[in-house]
Order: sequence, then structure tokens, then C-alpha cells
Amino acid sequence: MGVPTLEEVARVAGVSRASASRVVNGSPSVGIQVRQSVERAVVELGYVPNRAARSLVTRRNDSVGVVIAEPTGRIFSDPFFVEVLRGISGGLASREMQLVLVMSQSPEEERRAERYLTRGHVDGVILFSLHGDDPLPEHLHSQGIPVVVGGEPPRGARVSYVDNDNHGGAFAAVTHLIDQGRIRIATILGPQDMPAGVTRRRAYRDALRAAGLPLDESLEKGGEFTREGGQRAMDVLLQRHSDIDAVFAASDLMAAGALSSLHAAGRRVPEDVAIVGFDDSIIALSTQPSLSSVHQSMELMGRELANSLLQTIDARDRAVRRVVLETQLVVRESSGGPPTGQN
Amino acid sequence: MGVPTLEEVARVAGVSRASASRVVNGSPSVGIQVRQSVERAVVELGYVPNRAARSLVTRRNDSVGVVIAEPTGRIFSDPFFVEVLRGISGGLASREMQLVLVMSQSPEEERRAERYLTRGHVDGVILFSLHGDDPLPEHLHSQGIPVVVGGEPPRGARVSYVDNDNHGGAFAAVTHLIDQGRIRIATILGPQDMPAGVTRRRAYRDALRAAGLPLDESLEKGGEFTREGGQRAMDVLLQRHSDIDAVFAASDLMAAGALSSLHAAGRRVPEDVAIVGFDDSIIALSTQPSLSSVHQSMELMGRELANSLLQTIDARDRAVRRVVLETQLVVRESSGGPPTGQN
DNA sequence: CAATTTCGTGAGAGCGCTCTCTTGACAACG
DNA sequence: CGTTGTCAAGAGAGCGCTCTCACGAAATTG
Repeated sequence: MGVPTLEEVARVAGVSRASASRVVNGSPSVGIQVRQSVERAVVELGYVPNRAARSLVTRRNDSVGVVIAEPTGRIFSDPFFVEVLRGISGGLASREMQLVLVMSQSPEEERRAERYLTRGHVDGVILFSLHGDDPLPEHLHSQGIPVVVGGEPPRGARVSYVDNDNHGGAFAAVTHLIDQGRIRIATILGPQDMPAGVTRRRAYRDALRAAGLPLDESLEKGGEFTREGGQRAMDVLLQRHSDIDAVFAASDLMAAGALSSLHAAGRRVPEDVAIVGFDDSIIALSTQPSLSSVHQSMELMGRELANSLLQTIDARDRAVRRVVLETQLVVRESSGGPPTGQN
Repeated sequence: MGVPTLEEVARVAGVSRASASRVVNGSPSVGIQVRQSVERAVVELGYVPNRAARSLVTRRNDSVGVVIAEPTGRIFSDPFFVEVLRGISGGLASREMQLVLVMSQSPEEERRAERYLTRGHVDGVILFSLHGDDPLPEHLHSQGIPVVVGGEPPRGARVSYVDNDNHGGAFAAVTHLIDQGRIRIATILGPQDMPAGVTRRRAYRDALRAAGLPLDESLEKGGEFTREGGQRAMDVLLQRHSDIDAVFAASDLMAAGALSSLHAAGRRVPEDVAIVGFDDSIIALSTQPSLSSVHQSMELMGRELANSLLQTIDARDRAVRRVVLETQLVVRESSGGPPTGQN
């Protein structure tokens, strides 16, 4: 007499189990009376369908796997993940789908995760923060498992993805610096084995080219998406070119590192050197001066990821869906915007 | 002829389904020959048990729910959550348990989540970042569902928890400021409806008392765990007492806000005012100057949460388990430590 | 008005697994 | 040599649900 079953609901409602099932699953072909009495019984008993039993017969799981791959996750995206997860969670909630989080922290766990995902325990998979050569999305996709990738997928993988407009955002950032009258604009690159890193670099070059400014590879320096990486890169850049008057950093974390370096070198920001980051994470507001940055809504991205995946699952097709989300430049003190506090 | 079933494994191995099941589940009472032939068949067919079918009969789910409640989650803990999740994930991995993430973003979703959790879809629940009066943990616990809370649980709730040593950490922070010769030490409080906020305040007072310094309520000011909250609080404190020479902020975010305020007021940090934060989040390294802070390992906390919950599930008891994790003061520039870059 | 179609409903099989109960083989005992 | 005990292995029920199929009543048709 613990948890009520469909059987009991049916008995209380005075109908067959089949009819009760139909009502619970919203089948259209059910009489108004039957529907009402079942609904009443459901409420009365506090009935909730047993997922296991349902899965067993439908061969669906009503759950999607969200994979956060190491070690990239640790470095790149910490500040965002919760946002994205929130978005995914929101997008899934309406469908009563559950979010199964898979964080593989070792090659062994990764294998286990892959086995788990390919054995039909989830209806679809959302993948995250991949390095350029990760075979997982392609692999899952070829096994017929619906997959959506957050961010640009690895080269050549023919899978659906949702990405922020990295090019547009970076282009806007560099153009903004140019509009401020800066002419020696350096960039601190992200990892070049990650699509986002590559695209932001390309946008940097495109913006310079569009403005008729000369390209100079020695104004590009980069590495990891970390604070230290940004700091070291800035040190090197200053050493190479003491006349740098602006920097576009491929992430806020790197921009924060660059800020320290500039500070240590006695450069004033933004008077001597203007700087713009990317991500508009929480960090952008906690630096001194506050950091101009390219804003991207990670929650929206999560929501789109969920929607896209649900579509693929519903449609049972293998169509590749691509969604690119707008980014927006937020100008703060570090590139000549008003002082913080306005927010 | 898609995914192989136990039945097929049994047939290939030439034994009964029951025996195959015994082997798969590691029952001791099974002959060596049977065991080997079943194991061979499992490998050959690439058999993986169907979780749904198993759950249906065992009434276990091999999954735990991790609940992140709004709106607290958004404010307080963004930077940590991924760490904690990583820890939980790691702690669960060895047992092949899956992590079901539940982020309720509205009262309606919250109700749905609660129904979901209480209807036996998970074997246990890990709860997070609660406000003082959240009835959920007590509620779940009273329904016989294993629960562990991250952080101090709401007053009066008799549930297991894993917490950082907030008192010890805050005490050490304030004592450190005293050791630096500071005598007018203010504090920026966290929300007083959250246990962590209350405890850190108490520790602040205890440290002053221990050092024989006078208590002065007008040196305490606080609000939300946000940057803006910290900034406003510092503004007020400076107005009240222009002779403040140190500040203990209950979070890094608040400390960062205080830093802006001090900067705007022309106070030098740490020369005029020393400051220590709490959390040692990524923010602590991106402020200028770098921020002394109380370090807590959120990943370890996650791992302990998982262990604790698994113990409770296994033991099937209602014992209340409490774990307190050490915290550690990290001294950086903002309270007289060496300049950044060492790290 | 009989023949047909439509539609709501019920009966019942069966998804893949675990677990109890039973059986059979063999050893130990009086 | 018959009895009891032990232990490995099989038979079979049944977990809660969905879904196909069959059925009877109502609605439609010629």
C-alpha cells in the first residue's frame, strides 16, 4: 500500500488500466467522463507514473545525458556551466525529462560513460566544451543517438550544434577598439585546438583587415584559457611591442591576467592601453577597472541545446541542426566606458 | 535482435536466466564453470543490463538526485557548483550511480521536483545552498528518503550534512587581521537567513572577543552575497567609521565589491585597509590587489556528500551523519601578503 | 433498415529483469 | 543402505506499465 499504481487509479476511477493509461498519457481518444474520473483518481491518490515500468516497454528513458568532458571543462568554462545547466534544465522541465550529468574525470570513466550513453540509457546527449579532436560526438551520432554539441563541434563532425556568435562578438570587440582610435591592437589568443579559440582569432584579423589596419602576427600571443596564461602572454606582448595601445583577450580570465601584467608594467587602463575580454563572466565586474567584454547568454544556449535535442529526438531524423546565438559587446571602464557602479 | 538481453546471454552460456543473473550480479553461490561461461557470453554479446527492468523489480534506481534550489543558487554559489558537482560525480562513479540534476526555477517546478523525488525515482538526494527555512530536507527525510545537505542544514532539521568549517575559517581570517596589527576591523555580513552567513558572523565576534578587542555592532553591515551588496555595505561602513583599518567579508564577491568602494574612497589596500574574503573562488585572484581569502575545497565537499549519501543508502538506517571539512586561510596582497604571480 | 464505419473501452500479452521456491545431485551421517 | 543436510541450478511469478487487438455501441451510409 505504498506508492499507488495505475491499477489502483483505474480501480478507483472505475475504468480499465488501459483507459487510465490513456488519460495519463494524454491520448485524444478517450471519453470526457472517463477522463475526468481518472484525473480525479490521480489527484486523490497522488499518483505518479513509475518511470522504470514505462521505460521498460516504451524503450525511452525520458532522460538526456549532459556530458562535460575533462580536462577542458575545468579550465575554460567553470563560470558558465551552471548557467548552461540551468538553461538545459529549464528547457527540459516542460517535458518532464530528467538531466543526467556525466562528468568523466579519467579515461576509464570516459569509457564507462560512453558505454553508458550508447546502451540506450538516455534518449539523447548534450556535449560540452570539446577539444578539436574529440571523437565522441561523431561516435554517438553514428550509433544513432541524438546528439547536440554546445559550441562549435570538432572539425568534420556532422552533428547538430548551438554556438555563440564568436566571430560577430570578437569582430565587434576589435572594431570597438579601433573606433576608440586605437591602432596597435594586440590579441591574446585562446587555445587553437578549440574551435572558439580559432574563430575569435579569425575575427580579430577580419576586423583589422576591414579597418585597413596592418596584420602583424607578433601582436598575437596566447595559450590556455587561464589567468596565468593571459598574464604571461601580456608580458611577452609588452616586451615585443611597447607601443601597444589596445588588447583583445579571448576570455575574461585571460583579460584579468593581462590586466595584472599591464598594471605591473605601469601601464594605465584604459588611458594607455584599452582592453576588451570575452564571455562577460562574473570576473568582468570584479576587475579594477571593470572589464569591457563580449556578452553571451549561456542560459539561453542551454535552453537552445535542450530544444534542439528534443526536436531531434521527436523527429527521429538525422537532420543536422545549427543554431548561432547573438553576442553583444558590453563596454565598461577598461575600454573607455563609464566607471562601475552603474551596472 | 538489437540490444542483447539476459535471456540471450543465458542461452549462449547454456544456463538458465536465473544463473546468468546471479553471475551478472556477483552472487557468491554460483559454480565456477557456470560463472565462466556466462562471463564469456556477456563479453561476446556485449551485454549491458537494462536498468529499467532491473529497477522495476528491485525498486532501486541507481541514481541520486542533486537539487540546486533557486534563487539562492544563482547568487551564492555559481562559482562553486561545478566543483561540487565534480566531486559528487567522482564519488558516485565507482558505484555506477548516475547523477540526476534537478534545478527548480519556479515554485511550480519546485513542486514537480519534490513530487519526483518523493516518488521513488531516486535512491537518495543531495541538497544544496538552502535558505534557513527550507522545509525540503526535513520533508524528504521524514518520507524515508536518504538525504544529505551540503552546508549547514536549516535550523532544527535533523538530517545529515557536510559542511565547511565556516567558523574556523572566519575565525582564522579575523585573527590574521588582528595579528597584522589591525584594530578597527569591520565585517561585511552574508545573509543572516543562511546558516553560513550566521556562522561567519559569530566567528568574527568570537575572534574579536578572543583577542580582547571591543565589539561594535556598527562595524557590521551586510546583505546579499553579491558584488553590489559588498560595495554598498562598504560605502556605509566607511561613512560610519572613517578609521576602519580592516574588513572581513563573508564572501569573495562581497570583498570584490568592498574593494571597489575602498578604491573609490581613495583608501589604499592593504596599506590603509586590509581585507580578507571567503571562498577563495576564482574571483580572489582576479581582483587588484589579489584577495586574501578562506579556502574551502568544494570538490572534496562533493565527494564527501556522495560518500555520506551512499553510506546512508547502503545502511538503510536513519542515522544522522555530520562531516565538517577543514578550511584554510590563504594570505594574498589584500592583507599584506606577497604580490600575485607567485601562486 | 441493414450494412458499414467510427469510436471509446477492455482484455491481455509482454517489456527484461530479480528473487523465491523447488528440485536434484552429492556428501555425510547413523 | 536409507536418511538428512548442503548447495548449485532451474522454473516461474510478477514488478508497473504500454500497446495491440478485439469488441460492442453509436454514428454514418446506401
